[in-house]
Amino acid sequence: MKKTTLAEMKDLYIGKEGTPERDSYEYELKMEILGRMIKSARIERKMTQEELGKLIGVQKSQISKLESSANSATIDTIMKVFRALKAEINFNVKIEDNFVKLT
Amino acid sequence: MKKTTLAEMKDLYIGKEGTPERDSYEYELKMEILGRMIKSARIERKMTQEELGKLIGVQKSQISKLESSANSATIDTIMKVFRALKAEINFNVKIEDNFVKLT
DNA sequence: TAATAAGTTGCTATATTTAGAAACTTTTTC
DNA sequence: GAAAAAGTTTCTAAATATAGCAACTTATTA
Repeated sequence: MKKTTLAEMKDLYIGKEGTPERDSYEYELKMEILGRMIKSARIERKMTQEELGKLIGVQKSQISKLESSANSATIDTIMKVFRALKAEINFNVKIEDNFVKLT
Repeated sequence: MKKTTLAEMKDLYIGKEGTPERDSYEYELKMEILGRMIKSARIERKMTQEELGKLIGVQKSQISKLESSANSATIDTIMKVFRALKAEINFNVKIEDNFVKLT
């Protein structure tokens, strides 16, 4: 039985099909990572910044600024972009060891 | 073998201990839900809006506005709040059936 | 390597968020 | 039910994000 690091485990499972739970690979909420995610999703869609911008109704320079996290975007903007990319963006919150449940 | 709906399954597992994967309960990124999460986390910490505000350096009215999603907050603000609550906030992005990987 | 496409940066203006203060409403506690 | 605490709302000002445009740099490709 071969031992694997957590990093190796992640590499193995990210991108693979499976249960929704297994597919949940999480990133800390940060503008820098969000920007990289936008870029990754756009490239996966084989779009240019200009094409993505056109979908949302902004110029390519706006997309560039979002991807390079020139500033802290609003939730609305982030939602708009991922919707245009037909990508789902989800989040979750943990407090201590437990989840924060909606009430 | 008893049949359960997806909703019942979620009710069963949310908040329970287990693997990181099972613990990942996701919400669509929306200001409305983020506001409710802030409130839930604050209440779990047994804080008032004023106390949370003091931690961040804003007045209670700001916290009220965030919790009621009066407007679309910036990523920076969301991060600040959850950090003050000592809560983790993570996100993930899916495109088609696959994850968007950072490159 | 020249031409074109794609992406970035600086500037400006506008829109929106952040924030405080105070009045107000709702909830809690005595 | 009165008093106190907690939360909401409205108004205002300041900070920041959004956005376009044009010039610039970096890739791509012919």
